[in-house]
Amino acid sequence: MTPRQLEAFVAVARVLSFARASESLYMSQPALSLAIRNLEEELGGPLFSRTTRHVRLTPEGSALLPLAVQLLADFSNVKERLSQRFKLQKGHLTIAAMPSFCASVFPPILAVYRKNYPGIDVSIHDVLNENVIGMVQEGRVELGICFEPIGERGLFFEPLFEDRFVAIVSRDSRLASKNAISWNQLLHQEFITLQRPSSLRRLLEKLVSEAGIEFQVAFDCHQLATVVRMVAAGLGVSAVPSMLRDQLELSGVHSLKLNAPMVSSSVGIITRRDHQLSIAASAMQSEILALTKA
Amino acid sequence: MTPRQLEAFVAVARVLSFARASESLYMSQPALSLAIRNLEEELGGPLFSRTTRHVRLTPEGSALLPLAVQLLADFSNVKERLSQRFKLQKGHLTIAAMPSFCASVFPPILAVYRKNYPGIDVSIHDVLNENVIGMVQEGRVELGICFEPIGERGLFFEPLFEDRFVAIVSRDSRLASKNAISWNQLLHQEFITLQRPSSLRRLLEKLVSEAGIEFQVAFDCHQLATVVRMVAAGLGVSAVPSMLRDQLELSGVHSLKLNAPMVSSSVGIITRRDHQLSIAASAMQSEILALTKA
DNA sequence: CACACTTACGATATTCGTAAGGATT
DNA sequence: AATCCTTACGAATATCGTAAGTGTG
Repeated sequence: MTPRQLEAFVAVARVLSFARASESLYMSQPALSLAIRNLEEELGGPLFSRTTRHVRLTPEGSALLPLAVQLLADFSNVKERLSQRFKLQKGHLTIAAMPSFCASVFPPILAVYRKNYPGIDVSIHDVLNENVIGMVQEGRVELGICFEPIGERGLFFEPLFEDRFVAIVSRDSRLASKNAISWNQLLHQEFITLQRPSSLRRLLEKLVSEAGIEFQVAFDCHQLATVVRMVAAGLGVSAVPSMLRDQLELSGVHSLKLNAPMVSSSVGIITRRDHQLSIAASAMQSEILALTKA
Repeated sequence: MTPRQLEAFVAVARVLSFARASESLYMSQPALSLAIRNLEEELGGPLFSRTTRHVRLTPEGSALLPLAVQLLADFSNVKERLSQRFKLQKGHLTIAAMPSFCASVFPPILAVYRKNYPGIDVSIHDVLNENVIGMVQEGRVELGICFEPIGERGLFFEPLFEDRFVAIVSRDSRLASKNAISWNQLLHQEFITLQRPSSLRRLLEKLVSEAGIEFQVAFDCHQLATVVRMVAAGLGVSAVPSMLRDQLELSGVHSLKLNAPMVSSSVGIITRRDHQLSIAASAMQSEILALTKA
C-alpha cells in the first residue's frame, strides 16, 4: 500500500471514473486500473463496484476514503515540514552567549540572521561565561559564545576576535582627554568592577596578576551597567571588554586604549565536538563569523 | 517518500547502524544505503551524519523520527482495519426487521451469525413493516426484512418464506382440540387483534376483505404480546403470523391451521437495487437465506 | 455503435543484490 | 587487520503506456 496507490484510490473515489481520474493523476487509464487492482488485492477485497458503466464505492471503499485522505495529508505534512527545515524555512535554534556579547555585537547579527531566515525561531540564553560552556556541554544549546575555554574536552572553539580590556573613565576626569593609558595609571585610580563570581572579574584578576600588577577594588557590584553608571558619576574608573565600546560612548563614559601589557582574551563560538549542528545552527555560525571577522 | 523508505529510516535510526538495520529489513546493506540516500535527496538534506564509524541522527533526522513512527503506525492501522473489514473480522451491520420476525425466527439466526463473525457489530431496528421499507430506501440500513413491498421502485426483494395466518385460541376453548379451522369459524368468535396503524391489521383486513369474509373486532390493542395474553385468558381468538407459532405454544395459547382461503404473504429480504452490500451484510443475507429455507 | 473499464504485452524506471572501494578504529 | 558505509554495475521487480478485448447503454 503506497501513497501513490492511495492517491489513485482517492482520485477515483472523488470523480467515480477511472478515465477522468487517470488524467488528474497524469497516468494512463489502464495503469490506474492496475494500481487500484493491486491495492484491492493487498487489502483483501474490492473498493469499487464496477459495472463497466458505473463506478461506485463499496462500503469498504467508503470506509477507506476518509482514512486515505487523512493519511495522505499526514504524509504530505511531514514531507513539507522536513523540506522546510532543510530549506531553513522553519526551525528552531538555541544559543547561549555571554552578556557582554549579547549587549553589543550580537543584536545586529541577529537582525541579519532573522532577515535571512525569518522562519527560524531563536532562543537566546544570555548567561554567565561559565554557564555558556555548561549549556553547550549538556546539549541544552547548540551554539555558545564565550571566551576560549581552557581544558574543556569535547568542545570545539572557533575564534572570532580578540577582546582586549579597555579603560573607562568619567568624561569629567582629567584622563578623558587621553587616547591611551597604562594599566599602572588606571589602577592607581579608584577602581570599580564586578564581584567575584563573574568571569570578567576572574579574568581581570588572572591577567593582571600574571602581568605582575597590583590593584585594589574600591567598589564592586553585580551588573556591568551599574559599574558604567558609577564611572560616569565620577566615582572611579574601570576596565571592561572592548566589544562594549560602542555602548560605552552612549553611556556617558570615555573609553581609552590600554597600553602594554596587552591584556586580551579570545572570544569565539563553542560547539560540541561530537554533535552535528542543525542547518539553522550552522547558518548562524556562518553569519556570526562573517559579521565579526569583517 | 514511500513507507518502505520510512521503515528503513526508522530501522537505521533505532539501531544507529546500517548493517544491523539491513538485517531486520531483510535487504542488503547497500540497498539500504541507497534507500536512505533517496529519502534524503527527496527531503532536501541529510538525516544521518555518517563518519564511516559512527552513524548519528542529524537534528533534522531527530525531528523526522517521531513523525515517521507515527506515520507508519497510522499506515499500518488503516491497512489492518481495512483487511479486517474484508475478512469480516471487524465491521458494522445495520438491519431493519419487522417485530414478528425479530420475535421469532431472527434470534437464532443472529446467534449463528454472531458465532461465525464475532467482530461484526449488528444494529437491529425492530420497527413496523412500513418503516422497514423506508429505512432501506433512505439507506439508513443495508438490509430489511418485511413483507413483499408492492410497487416500491429501487428495491430488490429476496423471498424467504410464505407467512400464513394461523388462528390462536385459548387452551380452554372448545376449538383447542382441533388442528384446523376455517376463517368463518374463527371470525364468529370474539376477535382480538392489533390497532390500525399496524401492518398486521391492515394486511388482515385487506386479505379478509378480498376473500369476501366479514369480521368484527371485539378488542384491539398495540402490542401483539397483549393480544396473545388476552387470547390465553379466554377473551377471544385471533389470527397471527405463522412464524410466531413456536412462541405461541409457550404463551399458553393453542394455534390452529386456517383452511382456505389461504391468506398468506411473502416475507423476504429487501435491499437497495443500486447499492452494493457490504460483505458483512451479504454474509448476513446468506445466513438468513440458509437458515430460513431449510 | 460508442463509451468505459479490463486484459495483454512490451518498454521504462525503480529497487535490489553482489562485488569493489574508502575510511576509521 | 577488521569493520562499516559508499559506490558501481548487473539483475529482478514493479510500474507505466499502447493496443486489443469485453460488456453495457
